[in-house]
Amino acid sequence: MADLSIDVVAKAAGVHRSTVSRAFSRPEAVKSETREHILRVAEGLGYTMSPLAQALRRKTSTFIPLIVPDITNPFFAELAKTMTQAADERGYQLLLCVTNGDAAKTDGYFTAMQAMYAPFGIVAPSTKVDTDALKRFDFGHRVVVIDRVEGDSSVPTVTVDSRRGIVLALEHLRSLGHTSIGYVSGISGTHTAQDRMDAYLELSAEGSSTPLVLDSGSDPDAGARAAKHFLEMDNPPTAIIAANDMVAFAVISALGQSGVRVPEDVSVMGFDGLALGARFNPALTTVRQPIADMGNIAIELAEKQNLNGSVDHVVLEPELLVRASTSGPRK
Amino acid sequence: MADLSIDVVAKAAGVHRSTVSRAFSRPEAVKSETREHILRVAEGLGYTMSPLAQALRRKTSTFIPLIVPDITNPFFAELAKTMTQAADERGYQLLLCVTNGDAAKTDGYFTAMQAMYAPFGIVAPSTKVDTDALKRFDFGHRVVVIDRVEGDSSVPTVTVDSRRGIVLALEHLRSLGHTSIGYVSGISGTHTAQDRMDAYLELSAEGSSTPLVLDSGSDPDAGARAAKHFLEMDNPPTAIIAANDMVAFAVISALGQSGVRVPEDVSVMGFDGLALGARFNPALTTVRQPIADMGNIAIELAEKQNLNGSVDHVVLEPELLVRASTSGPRK
DNA sequence: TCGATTGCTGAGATCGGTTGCAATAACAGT
DNA sequence: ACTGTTATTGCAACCGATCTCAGCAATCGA
Repeated sequence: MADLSIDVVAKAAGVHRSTVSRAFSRPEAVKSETREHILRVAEGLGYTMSPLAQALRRKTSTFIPLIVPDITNPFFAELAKTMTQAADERGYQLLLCVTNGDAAKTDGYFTAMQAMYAPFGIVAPSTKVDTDALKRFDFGHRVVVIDRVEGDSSVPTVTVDSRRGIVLALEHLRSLGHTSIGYVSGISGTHTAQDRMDAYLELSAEGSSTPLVLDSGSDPDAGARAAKHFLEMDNPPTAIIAANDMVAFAVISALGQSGVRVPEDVSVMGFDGLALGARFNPALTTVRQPIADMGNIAIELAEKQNLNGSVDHVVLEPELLVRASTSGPRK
Repeated sequence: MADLSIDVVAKAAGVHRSTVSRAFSRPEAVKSETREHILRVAEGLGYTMSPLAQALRRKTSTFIPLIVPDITNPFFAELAKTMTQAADERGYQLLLCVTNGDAAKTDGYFTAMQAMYAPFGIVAPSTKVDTDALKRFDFGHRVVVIDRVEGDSSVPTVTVDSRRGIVLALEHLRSLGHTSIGYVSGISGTHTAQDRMDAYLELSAEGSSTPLVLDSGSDPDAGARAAKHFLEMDNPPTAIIAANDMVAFAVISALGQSGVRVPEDVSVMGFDGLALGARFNPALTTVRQPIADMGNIAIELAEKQNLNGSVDHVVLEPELLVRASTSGPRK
């Protein structure tokens, strides 16, 4: 049971270790009876190849790092979940790396990923991706980013159409009769967040209602501040769009603390479509991002790029998810 | 920039590769000037040692797997977060492995961890830990479990005193004037969950109130079912203890959907102390588990065991966290 | 001054695989 | 029967470190 090396198997099967190696990694290169015999012997011994040794020699591994800023944020958690699945369906092993927003740590993961011969990596940023940081590593082009990347289309990306999402949210609220719709940005820093905000500003103006940003901070307290701001207004909006579900939760919670009811007193929408939203009080109306698809596509893009060098930028469609946190405005 | 091996550095520094190796791994074994020179050269070249090669040769690595059933569950997410921190403070690299409750996958991670020469691993189970499964691997004793392990004290564990937690919850509710207190088990399967339930049953009876289990399922819908059950009762309890925060969320959400207010109509408590609870509506009163401590201690235990073979079982104290979801019973 | 320590560095085997190349076997065509 | 392929397998170098053993110089005690 201890110390199963390829040589042990080779001896047991009466062949050379290179044959054993081939039996596993290049099955067509070894006579089928031999191969089956070897596999049987290996099986009997409970042998598995050392991914370490393999990676070392091949100079490529199946470890693929997923770099996220904060696993505590359900968006990234859900992403991680679906990507783990997607990864090992394709024979990869996902290495979840959390940076806690520490750029230095991101760098560390990059070098680690290089050292581990990762074929590529996936980055879900919390801050605008620094192109130079990516370039600094010679695998710079083997990273897929789940966000836009400013002024550089050489790295593949997969994103959700932020503007479209905001359109959906606005349409929903307007169809409910809302004309005064506020926005709270909450987490900022990514291009995606920026895009949502910009879309809100622009579309809001087009819709002839004046944009009203309740808070544009990027810390966990943004929701509370937005609520405070809301309460102090003479003429508060009848609906609020939050930049993401977590912020929406915080807003609703803070509002509730002051006796403001959702959706009776004010409608609140999120953006993300977290599973958690269905279990919030009230269940959150939101714009759903196809998180599972994002994971799958990210891996596909990476593979494709590895294969033929193509760099794609996939933009996914968001979807409206109406639950209980929105209703017609109070008369 | 490409292909930095130890030999390259050695040549550049004009020494043998074994000296370079020592300069990094056993600094005291090389003359300080030589060492500094080597380090400087390495630095200049941007060289880092290959963790793969190191692990292969040393037969021990710094990869430490944290095996969790579901990263989407904030409890595990928070655990993962603090453990990542704890891990790399000590020079380890945490490998987050999610099983999605698939036992086969757990086995897979075990063999992987063996193959990667992980010095030890941490398991946060979703089901009662199968001692045999642990034993099947010869590193069975180098796993720390974040749950009790039935009938086998040979594997180190770190847990929170479930009974004490339930006592805190019960005391809190009783001091508020509640006499009829229900329980919803929600996620079951772990010994910890079992312990909480048992404690509730026992202590509830002692307190002369009849135990009232609203639901004992283990799926995500337990909360909804419990709420339904609650609504159908002629004489519903005035307070509910949920086995964990997530279930509490679900209960409150489902209750809210039917117009039942928390805490006005019924008080609800959780168990976990998730950060999320503070942003729930209403902010959740709960029994806090010292998640960060659990992470740190788990690693400490593992290291200690690796060192001197000691097997410890640490039981941590939970703490009452009063927020807004509990109040006196409705008259 | 000389043998014995001690300190530092180099050689080379080794960890567990992979892979280009050579060798042998098997098979086909003539 | 003989030569040219083609299918299989063995050989041995190599991936990037670690580590034991040896060699050599400097230091020490007598």
